[in-house]
Amino acid sequence: MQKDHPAPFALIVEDHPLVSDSLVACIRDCNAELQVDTAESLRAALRTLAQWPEPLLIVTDLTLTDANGMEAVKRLRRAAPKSPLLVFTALEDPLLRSEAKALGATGYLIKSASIQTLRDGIRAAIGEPPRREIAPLAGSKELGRLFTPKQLAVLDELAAGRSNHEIAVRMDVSEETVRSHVKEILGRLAAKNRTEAVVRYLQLLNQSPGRSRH
Amino acid sequence: MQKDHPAPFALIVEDHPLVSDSLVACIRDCNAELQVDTAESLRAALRTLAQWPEPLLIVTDLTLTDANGMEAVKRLRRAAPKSPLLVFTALEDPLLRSEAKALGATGYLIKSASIQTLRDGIRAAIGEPPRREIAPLAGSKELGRLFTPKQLAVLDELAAGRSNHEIAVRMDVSEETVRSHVKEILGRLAAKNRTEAVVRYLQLLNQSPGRSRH
DNA sequence: CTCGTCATCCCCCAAATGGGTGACAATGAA
DNA sequence: TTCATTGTCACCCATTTGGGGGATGACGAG
Repeated sequence: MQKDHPAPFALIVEDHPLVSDSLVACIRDCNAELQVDTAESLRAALRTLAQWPEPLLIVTDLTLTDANGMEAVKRLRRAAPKSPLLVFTALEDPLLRSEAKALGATGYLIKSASIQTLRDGIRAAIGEPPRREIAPLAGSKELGRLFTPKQLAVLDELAAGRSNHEIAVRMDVSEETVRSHVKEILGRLAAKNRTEAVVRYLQLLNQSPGRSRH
Repeated sequence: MQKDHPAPFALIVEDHPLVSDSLVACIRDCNAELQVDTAESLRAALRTLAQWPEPLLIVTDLTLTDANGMEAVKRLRRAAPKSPLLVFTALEDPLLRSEAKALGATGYLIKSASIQTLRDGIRAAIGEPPRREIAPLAGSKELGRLFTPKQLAVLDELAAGRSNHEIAVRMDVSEETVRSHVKEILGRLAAKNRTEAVVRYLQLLNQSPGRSRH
């Protein structure tokens, strides 16, 4: 896995291979040019950083075999001060979130969030405009023109049958925000309720393949 | 309530989409014929099992939004006593392992294990089962067995995005009747609201033989 | 700089929805 | 004849949703 040269790369610190694999795929989806390195422990990660100190992105779990909680954030921040650092954890505690932010984390992603949301978070961290996701949408300029990126994210959540509150938690915004996105979506689709909106959305999706949904 | 399930399938109970997706892939690698259903909560899983009580494999996390620890194992065991039940968790505690085994879990897989190990565990759990013939299951034929005629009518109305009141007028019954049909439909589709029900219904409709429900 | 869009959040309030429980008649199978 | 299913309705109650206002800051195109 050790590559020869300091090509643009991302580093994943995560001791669950299954999760790690998915993250690799997720990051590749966001930027195909990024090489992705994985470390199964903080120690391994620090060793990698000693050699190539400036990845374009670091994603770390909070519960590692050799580091618990913010320990990993602190050490990684020190080892790679300039790299965007994403915390990726199952723990939804807002306190942890703010603590991580205070320690210099670029973002705080929740494992139970939708893959769409994760991708948004990753893109935001590496400075890839979220709009970029319209590119893979090549088939459907329609959707890209009809909706803003956030609205598309909300649409995906709606299509999963989630309530406003669930969506709010997953996207890490207030329920009010979700409500206003939904209102706007209903208007743009000329639907009088979310079910109708989802049906229309799915029809649009099927007219133009290229979007995957969980 | 006892209906025969549409096809050999596996059920994943896991609230992290990323992990869930990986497990789906993992199980597919082990047996391509298995359809894989996912549930994001114990509650959703139980509803699925109420409908299709005998999956060929169940894989469950231990930390779910609506069930912690062995709770999920107990309930799933009771709901599907005959299905192999794998616990898939980040917690390596040997005590938990033996407790799970005592409660009837077939295996205990650790998230930090290699993907190869996970596959082995899954393969062991489903053994090499006497390959049952795979019912091709035309989606619409299945629907006829899953729902009563009235329920199918209501489903079509739901898929049009109509409210209970509108449906009541169109079907010339009271709104209360529509409500009870909808309740029954939600139960049978393991959906927690009409939008989710419609999405599943549309999936069943578009289901071509051999396609997956995931 | 100004204007528009976007995303975020707030309020109020009426309607719709979902869950639980229960009832009653018709039908058909055991 | 029993029993299960289906379809029909009812009531209660909590939560969700949708529609109507509005406010703020950020950001980009003119």
